[in-house]
Amino acid sequence: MDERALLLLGLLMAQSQHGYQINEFIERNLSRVTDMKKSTAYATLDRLCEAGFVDVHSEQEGNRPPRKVYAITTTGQVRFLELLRLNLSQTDRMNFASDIGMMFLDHLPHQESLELLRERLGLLKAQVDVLQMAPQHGFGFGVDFAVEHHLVHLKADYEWLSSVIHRLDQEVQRADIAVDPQAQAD
Amino acid sequence: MDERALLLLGLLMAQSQHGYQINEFIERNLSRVTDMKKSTAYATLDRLCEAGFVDVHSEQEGNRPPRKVYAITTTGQVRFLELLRLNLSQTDRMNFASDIGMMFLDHLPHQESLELLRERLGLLKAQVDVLQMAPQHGFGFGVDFAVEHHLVHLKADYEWLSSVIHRLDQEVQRADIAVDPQAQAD
DNA sequence: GTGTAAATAGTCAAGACTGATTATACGTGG
DNA sequence: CCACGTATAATCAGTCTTGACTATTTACAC
Repeated sequence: MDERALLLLGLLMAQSQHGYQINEFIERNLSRVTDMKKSTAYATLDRLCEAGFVDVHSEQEGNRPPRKVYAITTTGQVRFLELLRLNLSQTDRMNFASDIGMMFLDHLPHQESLELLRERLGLLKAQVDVLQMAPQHGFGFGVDFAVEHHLVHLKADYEWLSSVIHRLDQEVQRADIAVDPQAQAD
Repeated sequence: MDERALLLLGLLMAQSQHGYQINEFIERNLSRVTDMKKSTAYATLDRLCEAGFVDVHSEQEGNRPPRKVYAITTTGQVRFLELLRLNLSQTDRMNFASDIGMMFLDHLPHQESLELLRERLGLLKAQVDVLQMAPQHGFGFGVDFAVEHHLVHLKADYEWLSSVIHRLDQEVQRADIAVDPQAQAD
């Protein structure tokens, strides 16, 4: 994917780094921004090398195993700006796995669907809370935008799911009343 | 991915179908819910067969090329419910490609960033409009939830991006004033 | 001095996904 | 009757992604 390359080139714009360093940074600081795994990073760096956007050279420090140090090339810097412009001007494709499940809601008893969705709502709430607590670290001001962005979507999702649950709940109650009109009298 | 399997099993729950039929349905009616491509569907169906969740048999109609008809098995139905429960109780992982770009905003002149983001805002608006016009077709009531879900996120994204642009704009103006204090006097 | 946990630095086979391509049948305008 | 577009029905090579695995070094308690 292009955004993988953009991310790696961007990190190398700041300074040349070895693989472990890059992956550490991603794991520690960018887990909210990307889900790229270590092996993917290495593979993508390899591709960027082949394409001439990045240079590699081995370095050895003391007795440590030798490390590959990656540095962005001039062509790489041009490519970086190209990818950045593309990224900024394009919208995200938004596909939610959960929509697939929603399509088949009717295959479960409404009561059970409701329980499952409430479980999901709880998870969502937990995620919102974690993000809201998270300090604005501000490695560069753009990361904070990313966190804010994430939070906006989490909250929107939370609100929407709440409303879905509410509507389903009402439907269940209407159905109960239809089946057992005595319940209405209570 | 699990949601690919869930989708295919779900479609087969309604009726046995041949590959083309399935892919047609997905392309025509579910483009907002999934981005799964034809080849992926065929590959996933193969895997489901190997796992015993789906049966295949060839059928020939007239002179047409023979088609493979896929039918869900009893084990498949169990699996479907399993995947459905999982899907409903889990939250979506939300990673936005555009967050990568946001991180590197500072690598472009603010004016240019703003232009690019405004372009994106326009695309987003167009998507919102299309979805809002879209008729509630109601192949099963869950698809409408999915469309609603999508719309909620698009709108949230639109609002957020507007606010980002607004804040960046103010920053640019402050910077201009700092550079050229005469502008303030106007 | 030694067991062991964590940090360092990656590789690789296997699986998932897609764009491009193949091949036949059908309808229909000229 | 025949050329050509569209519908039908997939396959496959190539790319992307990742989980599992390998190996060494350092730190620190015991």
